[in-house]
Amino acid sequence: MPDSDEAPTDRSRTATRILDVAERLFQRRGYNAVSYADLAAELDLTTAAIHYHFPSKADLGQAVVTRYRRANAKQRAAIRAETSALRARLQRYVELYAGVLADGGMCLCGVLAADEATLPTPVRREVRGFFDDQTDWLTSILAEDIDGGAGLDGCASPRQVADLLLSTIEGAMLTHRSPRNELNTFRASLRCLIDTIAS
Amino acid sequence: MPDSDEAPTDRSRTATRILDVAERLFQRRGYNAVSYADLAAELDLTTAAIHYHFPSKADLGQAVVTRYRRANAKQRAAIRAETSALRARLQRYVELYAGVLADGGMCLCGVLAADEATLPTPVRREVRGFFDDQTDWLTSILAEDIDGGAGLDGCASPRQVADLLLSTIEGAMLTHRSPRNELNTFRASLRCLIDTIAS
DNA sequence: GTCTATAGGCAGATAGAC
DNA sequence: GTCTATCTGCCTATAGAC
Repeated sequence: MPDSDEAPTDRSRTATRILDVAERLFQRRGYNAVSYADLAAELDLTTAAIHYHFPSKADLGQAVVTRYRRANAKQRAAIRAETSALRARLQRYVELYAGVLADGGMCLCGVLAADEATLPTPVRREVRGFFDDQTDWLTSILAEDIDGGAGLDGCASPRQVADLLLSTIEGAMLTHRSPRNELNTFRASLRCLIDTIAS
Repeated sequence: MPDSDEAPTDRSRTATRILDVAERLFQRRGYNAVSYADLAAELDLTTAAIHYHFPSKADLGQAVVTRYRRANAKQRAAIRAETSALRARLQRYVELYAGVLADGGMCLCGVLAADEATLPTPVRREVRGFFDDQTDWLTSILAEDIDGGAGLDGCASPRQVADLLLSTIEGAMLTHRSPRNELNTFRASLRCLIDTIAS
């Protein structure tokens, strides 16, 4: 399944700018604490202009997450293409998230998952889809490896190790955000786990 | 430091009921998606009555988290008193969170951490304090054990293992909530980790 | 302690001019 | 495509009667 041209989504310059700012704010404040007025202020537009591009907040939310999911898929494909050792792949994968954290953000789908109960249905579906993407990909990466997850006694399957990895990454981002710079603690936790999985 | 009577906080019957409902709703919707009107409806009160007990939402939020933190401290103390093996302690600790998840909720401080940027300062401080409580306690539990964390090659210190555990628990709750019942996946991820830490 | 009533602000959203 | 103007509804919070 080619990930590229399934849905063209050729966006206008303004629509793209809106998505950029919305993504950034969602990552920092969650879904409910971001308003059209916030976006308008940062973009030097009026709220009506944003409503023209994204009629409802649900439309905007869905567009942001869908684009995020697609960009993430490309990054994962690049990792798979450019590395072959499990350890190297996992390290580069973790750096995807470390980059977001270094920027003062949190995984978009991680924050949105916390707001799950209040999310419009299409947005919630995309968030769930993102998590499924991650566990599927990690599972196949682990299964490709000859002695995948050999270091974790209690885990029977690659999928269980994948679940564990994703949970730890999301949780480490959640608990290690900004005030003091805890980026190093985030990296240390994940290094610890990866060293055990791929030693 | 006795955890009991530092601050009396003898609450009226109504104040306690308000805290109960607020805690429950915060755990399901996050801080910003819970309103005085929501609470009033569930409690069969008016919003004015809630404002009498907790003048501002920041007051309410802080009271909820402070109480949560205190209850959690008691539970941890009980675990320490009633078990001695590292493995048994960690298992009971994880079950604290599994109980919340089984109830359809998420760790109160986990959800609130996602809203961190929009939290009133006193609430944010309590949330951070909760996480510090957990890593401090886990660190001491691990350090007490003779060969603590021996199964994790990459982790030099008990504190690093503690960070890893807390991250995994919070992340596993975040990514394994309700729609399908993923309580078993939550438990599997943590069992996997504990088996490696305390084998 | 709880109520009614209400203030003042901000939310998401729409109509219609340009 | 972007604007001004506006609607409706909900938010936190307060005043004052009971």
